[in-house]
Amino acid sequence: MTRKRTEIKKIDNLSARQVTFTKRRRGLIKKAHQLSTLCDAEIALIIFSSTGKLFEFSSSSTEQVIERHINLHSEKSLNPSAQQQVDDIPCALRKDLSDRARELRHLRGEDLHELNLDQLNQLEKSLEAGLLRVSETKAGRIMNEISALKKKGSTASGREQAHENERVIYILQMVKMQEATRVPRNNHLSGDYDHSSAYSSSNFDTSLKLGLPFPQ
Amino acid sequence: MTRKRTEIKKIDNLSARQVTFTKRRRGLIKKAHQLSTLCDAEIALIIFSSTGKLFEFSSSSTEQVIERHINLHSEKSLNPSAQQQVDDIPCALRKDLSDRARELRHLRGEDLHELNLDQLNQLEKSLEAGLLRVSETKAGRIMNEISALKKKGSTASGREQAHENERVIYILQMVKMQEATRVPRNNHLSGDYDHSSAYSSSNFDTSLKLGLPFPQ
DNA sequence: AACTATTTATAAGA
DNA sequence: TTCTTATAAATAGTT
Repeated sequence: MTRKRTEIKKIDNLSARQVTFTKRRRGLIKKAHQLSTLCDAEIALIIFSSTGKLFEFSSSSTEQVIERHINLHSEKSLNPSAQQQVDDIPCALRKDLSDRARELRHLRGEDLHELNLDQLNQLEKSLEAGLLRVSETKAGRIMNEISALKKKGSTASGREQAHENERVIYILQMVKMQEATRVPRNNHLSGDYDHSSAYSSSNFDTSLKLGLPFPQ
Repeated sequence: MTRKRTEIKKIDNLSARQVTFTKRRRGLIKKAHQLSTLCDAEIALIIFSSTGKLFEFSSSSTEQVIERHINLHSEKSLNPSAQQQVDDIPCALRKDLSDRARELRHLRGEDLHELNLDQLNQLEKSLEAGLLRVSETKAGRIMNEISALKKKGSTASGREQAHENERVIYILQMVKMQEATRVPRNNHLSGDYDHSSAYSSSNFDTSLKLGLPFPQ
């Protein structure tokens, strides 16, 4: 922030980055200390350099602040019976629990104000990846059901066929739901799942392929 | 740090302390963000005001950084030790923990074979709802940034404008990311979020509306 | 919540 | 690295 206005993005040059890291780390810790003193705040600041080295500042003790932080979060959204027992739980486990609760809330789109823009982007990507896998699995499941029905349908007869028909109706509903829901997703996913397009619902006409008596 | 040199000791006057807390807290979080970005550091900053209110910043997630910190310090590495202790944990809580873990796995698209078709459908809906909220929040955030810039941009001049320009570039990058990611979603969601389409990225040309010197 | 006079932080250069 | 210095950024006191 001097000689030239600094753009806030990763510094490419390694040594420049190290120098800046040292200077700003000191500045940040100084500021944290000042804030805690001036305003009687309890602060923990944990910094891992890109090389993995730890720097920290805390007004009291980092562990104490962490504990307080964890307690605050974990008391949200436990089921009632678990709530009573929460004091007996080891710290580590309690943290585990609150971690998961928080992640779940974010994945449901709750408490998004806790996240900055970058984190929102990450979350969005994660959701899209999950959604793609689920859609894909669903499609695959439906395909399997259809294959099974097709095979069975040709051998089954009489009373059995009636049961099968109901099953078929169910599957058809699912297929319909799948078609209604599905959105084009042809991009930005790491190769692993690219074959999903093979299931693209528009590519198969269920009733025809099944050769069923009621093409609805 | 202005008008008069500030002595670093607790501010006696309550309202002055609160004002300073707000100002410096913002400054501190900003600096923490800058350091994490510029130097690719992983940072968690936890602040409890004297009234007990929590403020935090983290480059990734506070929990993640805390976990890393704990692992480094004590051998209380979470999952290993949590694993050992798991037998001592009351049944209800253990169930809570595993339920959440399972739900998380499913939301990530893992272990979907455990689910039947109905459950897959539910999961898919849940993911889509979450995704929509996230996208919406992201869009809203970006819109706010743009409004702020627009407002500021119209009054700012000369040197100030130069600062704004870089901020604008950041926002434009986000908008671009948003556009790249966004997929048409015009259906099947319970009214609450239908206004999201108002943010539809194709509907606004940022550079034009901002009236900036460089419509890049 | 805005403004501005200063102090503080710091990027670049030595 | 450390020191220096020009300038950007933060902010205390004020309105």
